[in-house]
Amino acid sequence: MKITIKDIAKKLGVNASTVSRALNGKPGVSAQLREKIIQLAEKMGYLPDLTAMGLKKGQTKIIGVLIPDISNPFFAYTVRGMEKVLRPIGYHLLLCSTNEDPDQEVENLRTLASQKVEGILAAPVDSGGNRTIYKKIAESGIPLVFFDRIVPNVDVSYVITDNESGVRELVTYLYKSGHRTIGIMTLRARSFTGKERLNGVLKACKELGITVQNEWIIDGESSEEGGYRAAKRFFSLCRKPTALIVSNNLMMLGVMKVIKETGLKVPQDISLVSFDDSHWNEIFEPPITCVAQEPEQMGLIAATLLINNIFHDKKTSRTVLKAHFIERQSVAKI
Amino acid sequence: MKITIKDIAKKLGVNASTVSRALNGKPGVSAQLREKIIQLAEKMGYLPDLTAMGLKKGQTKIIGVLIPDISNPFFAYTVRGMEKVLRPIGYHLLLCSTNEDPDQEVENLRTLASQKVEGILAAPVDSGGNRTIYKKIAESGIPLVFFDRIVPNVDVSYVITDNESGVRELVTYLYKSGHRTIGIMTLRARSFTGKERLNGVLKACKELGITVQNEWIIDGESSEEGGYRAAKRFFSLCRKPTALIVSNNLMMLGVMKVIKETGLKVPQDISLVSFDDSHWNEIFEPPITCVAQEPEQMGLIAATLLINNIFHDKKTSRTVLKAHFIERQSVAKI
DNA sequence: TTGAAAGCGCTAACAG
DNA sequence: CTGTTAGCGCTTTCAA
Repeated sequence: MKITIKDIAKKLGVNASTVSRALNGKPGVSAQLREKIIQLAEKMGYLPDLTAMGLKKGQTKIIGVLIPDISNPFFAYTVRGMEKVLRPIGYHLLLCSTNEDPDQEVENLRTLASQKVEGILAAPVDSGGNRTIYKKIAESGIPLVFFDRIVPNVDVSYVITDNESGVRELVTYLYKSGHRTIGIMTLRARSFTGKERLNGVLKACKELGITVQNEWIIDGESSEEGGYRAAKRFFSLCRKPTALIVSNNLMMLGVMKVIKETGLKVPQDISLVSFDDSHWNEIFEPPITCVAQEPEQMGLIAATLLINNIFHDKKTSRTVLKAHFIERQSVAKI
Repeated sequence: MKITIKDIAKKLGVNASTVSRALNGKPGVSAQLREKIIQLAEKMGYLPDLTAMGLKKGQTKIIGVLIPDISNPFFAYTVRGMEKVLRPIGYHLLLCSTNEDPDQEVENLRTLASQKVEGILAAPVDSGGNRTIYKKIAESGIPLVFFDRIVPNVDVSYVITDNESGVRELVTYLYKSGHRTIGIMTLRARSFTGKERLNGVLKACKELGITVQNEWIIDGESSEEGGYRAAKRFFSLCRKPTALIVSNNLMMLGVMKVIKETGLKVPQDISLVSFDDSHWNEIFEPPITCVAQEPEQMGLIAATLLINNIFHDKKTSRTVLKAHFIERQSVAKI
């Protein structure tokens, strides 16, 4: 049994519009009547119907957030950053996870648009085929901001990490530690961040004269399981590099498991560094040297960008965050 | 500029209701006209307005999910389980995180109800004061299912883990390993799971004649930071038990950090077990013995329960999952 | 200060 | 097979 504005109007012998005004703090209701209305609404357990309000006013106070993987702590912290700016100004977050699946991405995006969200924060699935849907969203006038990843040629605001300079720090550090052969575990081949990180490593290695054999470039499929499988293959190679760069936190977890299983010693048997920090980087023995992103900061900025888009100009703005280097003990000095 | 059903009706010189029928696959439209309508809708980039549909039909195909902490992997996996049953039947998830804050909980619940979600899956904030709001929700006719935690005296379906038998396994294992003094790091004092786990430990210890001094019961505040602080205090105690039970995964992380910092050896200096498994339990040296819950399973069941509530009877059903014991190497045989 | 009426976009019952 | 009409719950003119 839902209570509507009419029910409470009838009970008080007034008109629905009066109730509406009273409840919304609009002028034009006597103080005492307003008080009575508010009291009764409270007592009857009235809850406004946002679908009706959304329909009438065309706004819902809801921001859609599209994340690829809810179980990756990175995105959890991003969301936390978003909440920090959005919640205080009365917005709610509608989280959708795509599980890196383009179909789910499209479906979620459609739902969000259909839901009349007032804006969308998206970390697009790294597959390439989603340009059209994002273009459509952008054209339909729904403010859109990308975070962590972008879709090339879609002209919206975004905030990402400087992947190339991040991996460059990693490579340089390995170089200075005496490493001249490096392997890299990559994200899924089509992934935006994956390409950036791989190319960054390759470029830096070339400049420094570091050898990266083809068989040392292994696909960890962005996931723990993929990282596990790739690490298995990698460690059974007969000619191995002295160091391995792992392109994200989840895959590092897979690598760690293989290392524990096989009894390998880090950094004696292999030096390890990763893109992304994580709890397990700190906990592992030895703790893992890495470049860390700042997910909460990223979420904060993304939300701010979106708010700007909603309230002010529609100019697109691009923010590139620096990853910062954290030295721990997973790299051998040669 | 949004496209409505009318726009496309006008363009084709037909009536809006015809367009509606065509788009929804309802009978009563000639095949060719339907085809034409669908084509045009596609071409014009028509997106149905769910707020309008929701208003008209009174249903939104949205399930609200309330989780206390999005950065806890436990809940991430729960959500994954929910998605597995809900997505295939056309439901979308509206995730809200309460951050263990009762105010945010109330606010989120109101929004969900106002949004006309068709059901709510909630892991209530462990504070006690939320009974009224949940009662209101339940009475308002919105199907509601609790998972992981419950609110006492609110009569709705739920799925939780058998905390008491879980900790009993832990205590028994410690006992068999020769431990006669045990400490416990508890969740926040008011928390449902926290109480259950603490009481379970105390009860089992009493039965077995294990000593638990008051100063060995330390509050880890459910979080990593809290666990860190509590562990600091604990390890500086002059009389310590031989084993410590940590009541959840996040606090264990804090404990691990203290152990790394202080150079303590597990299990030589202290034996460690935890409620909840986690990635870091496996990665730590030595790997941590624990009882593991099955979050994905829990999410699956919760969603199924909710679906039953929505479509069939309104009978409440209670499911209690067993935690399963995982032996690793963090406990010394004395 | 309050009421009456129109309408947001859509669907469903009823006509034709 | 297609059109007309009414109405979901709310806000917002316009009148009174």
